[in-house]
Amino acid sequence: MNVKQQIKEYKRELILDAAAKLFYEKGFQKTTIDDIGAALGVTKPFIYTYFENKYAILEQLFDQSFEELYVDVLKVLNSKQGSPKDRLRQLITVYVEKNIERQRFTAIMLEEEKNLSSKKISDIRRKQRDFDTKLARLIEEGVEAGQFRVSDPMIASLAISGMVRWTHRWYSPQGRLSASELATRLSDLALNLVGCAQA
Amino acid sequence: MNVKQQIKEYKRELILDAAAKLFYEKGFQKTTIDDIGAALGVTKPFIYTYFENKYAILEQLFDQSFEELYVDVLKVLNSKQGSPKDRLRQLITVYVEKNIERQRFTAIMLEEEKNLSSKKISDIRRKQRDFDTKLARLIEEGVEAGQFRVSDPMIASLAISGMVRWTHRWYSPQGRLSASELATRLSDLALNLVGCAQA
DNA sequence: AACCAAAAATACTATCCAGTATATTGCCTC
DNA sequence: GAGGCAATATACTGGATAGTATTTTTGGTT
Repeated sequence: MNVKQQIKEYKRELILDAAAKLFYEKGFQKTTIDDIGAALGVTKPFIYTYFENKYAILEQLFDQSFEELYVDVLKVLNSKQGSPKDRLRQLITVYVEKNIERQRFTAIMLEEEKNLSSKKISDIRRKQRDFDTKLARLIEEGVEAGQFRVSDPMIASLAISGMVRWTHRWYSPQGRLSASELATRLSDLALNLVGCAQA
Repeated sequence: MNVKQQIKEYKRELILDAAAKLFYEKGFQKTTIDDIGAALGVTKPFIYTYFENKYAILEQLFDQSFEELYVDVLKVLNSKQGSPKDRLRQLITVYVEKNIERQRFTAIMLEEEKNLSSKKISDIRRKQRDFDTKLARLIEEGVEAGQFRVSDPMIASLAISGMVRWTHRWYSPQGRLSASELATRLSDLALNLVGCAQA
């Protein structure tokens, strides 16, 4: 990629970041393209040279955010190294840390989904289901290995996701726990949840 | 309350229900007052005789939904009858069932909060924190009674709320579990989560 | 059945904003 | 430093919609 392209790409990123900040604060519908421009000290047509329309900004935000939220988590899930217990603990740790690090984006993903095209919505929901199923499969492996004790792995998987993704509603960096401390506590709770005896 | 007032009240309810349906399907900002009117076979000024403006509809929806979601749950939480274990199981059961029964409303509460006035937002968030704290207190009692084994009751409380409230994203009445079956499974998981040895 | 008040409809206004056509700036090349 | 092109701004348009002023309908009362 040459310099010109890189600069273009960088400007796109700046637009996305400014948009994410505003969508998080005011919501997608209440944010105008002029708002995004103003935040960047730039005018509307500037933005329209990088994105076809307002929805394209949100779409790209979803794509990137989903990718970034799950890419490392899925690596853990797809690796076959370590016991189910170790893998679950590591997965939750990464999952929690990503959720917190990208709090603004995970919040947008949960609050603005309705503004996507129905094609995109079903796309996202399918990917989410894939993840839920894979996590359920890991839990099942733990049950088969005698490490976990759960009657319904899919429900346990969904319960764990809820526990982790709910953090965006209440976690504050100014609170008493750092992201990694919280990750440890939620990992412990998740292991409890799947009936895993701990030290 | 005389008949006239009751009829007025009933019409208000019909408006709220129609609005909730549309807000759930299309989102608050994308729903027009004309849409709500059309859904009821009525015109805009009809709605404006019952609500001062569009935001007043959403506000009332939040007030009612919050109340209905938590009223029975808080009864369990405030009663001092039964062991922590029994009370937690009962609480989760009611909490899950309410979440599912009022799925549309709980979804709106999570997705449209930004459209409320900041006064209303802090009001809601305060009430939510009250609930979280009370649930944490119940868990603490369980720890003191030797029934639960949890190092951080507040985090456990938040984890449980996340697990329960996430249901609105994936539960379907057409799925394999009824609301009460799901309530049982999530109660079991919640008891695991707080380290409660089960039969 | 005629009157009147309340309920609801029709018809309108004013504003906001996504998206675009046109103009201007500024940078890169020779 | 002139010419030309790419990047960005100014200025505008059209459509949507919240909210309202005015008119019509309805239904209860005598």
